Amino acid sequence: MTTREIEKRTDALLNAVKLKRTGPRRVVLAALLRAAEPQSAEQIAVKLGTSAPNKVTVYRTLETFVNADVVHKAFLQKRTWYYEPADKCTDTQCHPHFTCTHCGDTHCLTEMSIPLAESPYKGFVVHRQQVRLEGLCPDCA
Amino acid sequence: MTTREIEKRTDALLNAVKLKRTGPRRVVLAALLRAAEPQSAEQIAVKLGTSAPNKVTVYRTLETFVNADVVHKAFLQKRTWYYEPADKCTDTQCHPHFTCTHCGDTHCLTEMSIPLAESPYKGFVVHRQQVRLEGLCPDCA
DNA sequence: AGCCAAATGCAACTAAGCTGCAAGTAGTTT
DNA sequence: AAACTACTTGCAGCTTAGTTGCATTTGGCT
Repeated sequence: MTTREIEKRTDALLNAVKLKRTGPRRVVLAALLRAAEPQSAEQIAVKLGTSAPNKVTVYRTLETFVNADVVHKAFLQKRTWYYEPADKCTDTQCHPHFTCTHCGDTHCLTEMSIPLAESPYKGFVVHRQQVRLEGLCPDCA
Repeated sequence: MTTREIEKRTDALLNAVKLKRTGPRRVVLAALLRAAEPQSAEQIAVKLGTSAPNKVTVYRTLETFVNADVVHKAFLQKRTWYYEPADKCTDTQCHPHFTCTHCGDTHCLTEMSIPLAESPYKGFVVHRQQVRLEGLCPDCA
């Protein structure tokens, strides 16, 4: 996607969920759309450099996006959250994430789908399922 | 299990992995064996009350147990780790964990097994898989 | 242009866990 | 049994990721 396309998509998404199109929201959302993998608040701030909003604003912006369902919390790694655009997920599950035990990197396996598990437990109502895989990535294998 | 049985099992486990049988290790491991659900360092300390070791010792003890493969990190919730005895897991996966979106509690679904996924990606070698389910628990449904 | 609820920035705070180092102790050696 | 020593523990203080309170600014509306 070109910069221009990202900008259009950013504004369209913000409009769709009725959020004010402010500077911080545009740049944070654009950063997530540009990234191939889920990003942490810290990574987003670094990538934005001098045009990054205050870190508190980044945290609050991401939280707002999650509540509006434009962005998902993809996974928690080393006590920090990684976020990704919500369009990469279905209602009942996000694609699996793969973490390499050697280099520590995590990748999205968007092509992979795992059937929603049937719980053998009475009374538990399953709404969503999250799968994480661990092993060696192509670079480390 | 009776208190006496827990004590025997605790010492047997420490012996098996060649760790010194110290006071803190005995009480922390016993607390994990007694619990029905994974426990955080904080929860263990609270349960042990005045006989709890220093909190740094609890953290280091849990880390030691994980390295020795006596205990596993079951899941990360709200930025804190929950631990459980390793015997509840197989080589390639832990049982799924279920988190209730209403009350926030997490339960082990030890009766449930999910086949190890086959990755359609060339070059990724999958060693372990982790499944988390979200929904409503019997109390909240 | 003017209004105002919503958004932002700043400073200070919190929770969970980690580090460095001095003191204690389990298991071994003599 | 006493001594030894490498592994453990406790304490104080630090770090990281994220949160809260509050004063200031601004997007979208009139």
